[in-house]
Amino acid sequence: MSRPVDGPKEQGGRRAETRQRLYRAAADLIAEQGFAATTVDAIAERAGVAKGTVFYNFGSKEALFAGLLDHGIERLADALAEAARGPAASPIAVLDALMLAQLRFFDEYGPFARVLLAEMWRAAWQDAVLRLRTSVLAVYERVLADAVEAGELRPGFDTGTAATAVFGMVLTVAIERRALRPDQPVEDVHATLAELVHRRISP
Amino acid sequence: MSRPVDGPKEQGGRRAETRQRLYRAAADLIAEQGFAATTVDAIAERAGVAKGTVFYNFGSKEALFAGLLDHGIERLADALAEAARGPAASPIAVLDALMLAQLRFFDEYGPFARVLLAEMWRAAWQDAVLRLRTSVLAVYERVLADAVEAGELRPGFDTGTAATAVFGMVLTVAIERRALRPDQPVEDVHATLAELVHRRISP
DNA sequence: TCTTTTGTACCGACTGGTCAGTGCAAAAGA
DNA sequence: TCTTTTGCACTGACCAGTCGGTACAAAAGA
Repeated sequence: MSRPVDGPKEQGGRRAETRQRLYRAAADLIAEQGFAATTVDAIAERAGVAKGTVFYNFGSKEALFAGLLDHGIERLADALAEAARGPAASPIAVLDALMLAQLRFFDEYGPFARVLLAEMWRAAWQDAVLRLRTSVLAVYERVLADAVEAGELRPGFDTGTAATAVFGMVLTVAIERRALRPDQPVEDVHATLAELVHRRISP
Repeated sequence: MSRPVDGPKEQGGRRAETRQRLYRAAADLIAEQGFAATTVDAIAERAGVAKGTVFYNFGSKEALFAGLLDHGIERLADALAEAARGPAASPIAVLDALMLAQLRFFDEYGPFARVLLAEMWRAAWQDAVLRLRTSVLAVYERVLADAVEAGELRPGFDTGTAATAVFGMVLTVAIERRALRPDQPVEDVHATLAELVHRRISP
């Protein structure tokens, strides 16, 4: 009778596992077809779950998707924050580490990368986008500001635009690599990007 | 009776104008809602055209969209090719000019930029993506190869990955600027990107 | 201990609405 | 005349969301 329709809570329970399965199925299908073209029936089937279960757990197709975005963004933010915490010689070295971490994250969760790229600018998911800006792009922006502070970039450098630029660059390349060059090591791609943004010319 | 359903041909005719209107309407709506969520009725209404006219001209919703992608990619390729033709001191200066041209193009055709970003990796539009790679990314790749040739980049530098990286970077930033900072001059954004990719530190 | 109740999670047939595409006769260019 | 566009009714497939019901475990009687 009382349909829960609440946000994610516990980690190991039965519901939590069902939700994980639904997230994965939804990410896979939406990456291929887009949100609107992906049916709830298809998501349920891929997750090995009845259609009703989707609505029992999330209340609506939109809510499922919003949950998926939040979930992915949180994990990405964690991955970047951890990379930023590591030891580094300079802000630019931290920037390097961030790009590698983002590349690895999207390499592992490729479908999510595509979903993010495709839906990022839709007005419907403003909340998620805001979270992306405050929890992911902010990490890039901070390290760029540090670089300005350290004299590695000109004072007055637009760290906000640059943060978006780097994030978008890595996102695009990560997707392209998975789609077109799956055999190329992530480290090679990272080396190219690192060289692009700060000309670390290694022989 | 005999529905034409052919590709774009002439430029100034009556049909051509109808198609232009449909392209613009479709780009606007699909940028906001995505392909699947945008109805043919809505496109026709926004274009100020009867629904039947859409099918008379394009045969199907998918064909209309494919035409839109082709049309936009062709114009983008032209814009970049022209920018690459201009006088330039060095390959890196040409790269600069390309980024500015891309930025300006997407600034003018913002909805198309979003459509491209969102649908670029969908398997359904493989043809268009291929055309993007051979006619747009190739321009970037060529100038990067020239830079390697000129000793401005290390021999063995992965120009293919770098081309995608720069293209994706500019695309992302162009969309972000239109959505979040419409007042910021395109030239400022370009300066930031230029500084990012080749550290032209101007005071 | 055995029975009954309660709450949670899930199931899947069904419904009401939506939408791509059709058919056609008439009007408007050119 | 021949092409293009209009207006509009129609269809058939598809799909989000609903709802009555099942399964099961844990708690509450008795």
